[in-house]
Amino acid sequence: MARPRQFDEEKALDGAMRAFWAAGYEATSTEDLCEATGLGRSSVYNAFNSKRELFERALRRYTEAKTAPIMELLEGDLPVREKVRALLAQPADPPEDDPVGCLVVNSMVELAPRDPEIAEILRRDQDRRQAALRAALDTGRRNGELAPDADVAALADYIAAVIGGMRVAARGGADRATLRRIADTALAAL
Amino acid sequence: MARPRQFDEEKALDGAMRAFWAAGYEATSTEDLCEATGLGRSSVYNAFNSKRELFERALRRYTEAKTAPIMELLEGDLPVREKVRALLAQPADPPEDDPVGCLVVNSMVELAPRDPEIAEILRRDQDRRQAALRAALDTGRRNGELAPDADVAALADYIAAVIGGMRVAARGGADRATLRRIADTALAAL
DNA sequence: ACAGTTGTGTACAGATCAGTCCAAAAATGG
DNA sequence: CCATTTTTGGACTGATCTGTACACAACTGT
Repeated sequence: MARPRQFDEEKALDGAMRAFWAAGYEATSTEDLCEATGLGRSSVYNAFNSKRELFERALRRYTEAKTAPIMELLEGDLPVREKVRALLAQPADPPEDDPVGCLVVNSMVELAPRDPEIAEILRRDQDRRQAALRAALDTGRRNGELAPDADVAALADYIAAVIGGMRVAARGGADRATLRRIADTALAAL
Repeated sequence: MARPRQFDEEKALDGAMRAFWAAGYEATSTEDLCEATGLGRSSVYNAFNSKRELFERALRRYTEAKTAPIMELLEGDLPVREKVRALLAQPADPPEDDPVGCLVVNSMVELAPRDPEIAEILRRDQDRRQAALRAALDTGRRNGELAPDADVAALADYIAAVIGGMRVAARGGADRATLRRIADTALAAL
C-alpha cells in the first residue's frame, strides 16, 4: 500500500498520556506533546488530528489501563475488606515511574465542568468501577462480612471519594506514610 | 497625593478569584481577568503586576476567607462529632453562587506539583486547618467523645482527604444527595 | 490654579499557541 | 523499476497569549 509508520502508536499515546497526566491539559503544549511522543508535528497531527482528540484518546487509554485491574480485583473472590484495602492501597503505593496523582482526578478538576464530552468519559469510567465495587460490597454484605443493613451505594461513593482525596493529597506532596494512614482510617468505616 | 482608584481592589480580587476558581489558572486568560474584575488591562497590571501574582493574591484571599470560619468552628465548643459533621457538610451544601468545587483542591491538582510557591501557600493553609482539627479531635478524645486511643493526626488527614474527594466529585458533577451520603458514611469512621 | 502623581484606555510588541502546507522520503504492489 | 500512497520534517499562518508604552485623564496638596 504505502509507507508504514516509523513509530508505535500505542507508545506515542502512552507518552502523551503521561505528559497530560503530569502537567494537565492546558499546560501541555503541542510542542511538549511532540517531545513526549517522540514524533514530529506532522506525525502527531496525522495520527491524532488535534490536541483535544489526542487528549481524549490518552484519557481513554488511561481509564482502560487503570480500570481493568480494578475490575479483576473486584470480581475476584477475596474477602470484601481485602478488596477495599487493596483499592485504598493503590494511591499510597503507586508505580514509581508514574506521574504523581491520577489523570482521572486531574481531568475531573480541570476539564469536567467545562467539557461535557470529557465529563461523559469520566462518568462512564466511574460508573463501571462503582458498579463493580457495589457488587463486591453487596456480595460481602450477603456473606456476612459487612452489616446486613450496609448501604453499599453509599459505601462505594465514599470509597471513591477517599481515593480521590488521596490523589489530591498526593499532588499536594503528601508522603506515603500519610496516604497509608488515610487508607487505614478510611477502612475503619466499613 | 494623586488620582485615587476608581475600583475596589478587594472586589476586583474577588472577581479574579472566582474566575480562577471556575476555570483554573491556565485556562483563565488576562482578558478573562479584565472581564471578571471589571478593570482594563492597565489597571489590572498596575494593581497586580502579573497574572501569576494576581493568582497568588486570589489564592491567599480564598484561603483566608475559607479557613477563618473553619477555625472558628473548630475552636468553638460543640461536641467534636458535630464539628466534623459541619466540616463534612460544607462541600455538600456550598453557597449557591460559588463556583463548583474548591480553589485549594483545584490548585493542588493543577499547580502544586510544578510551582513550589503555590505548593507552599497551600501547605501552610492546610497546616493551619489540620492543626485546629487535630486540637479539636484531641479535646474530644480527652472528653471521652472519641476512643481514648484514637489517632487524631490520622483522623485529621483522613477527614481532609474525604473533603478533598468530595470536592473532586462535585467538579465531576456529583449531586448534593451523593455528597451528603459520602459525608454521612465518612462520619461513621470516627 | 497649578505642579505633581497616579490611574486608565488604547495601541502595540514579542512570544507562543494550535494547526496547516508542501515537498521530499519511504514504503508498497504490480 | 515504477506508479501510488502514506509518513515525515520544516517552514509557515493566523490567532491568541502575557505584558508594555504612552498619552492623557483625574485627582491631590499646596
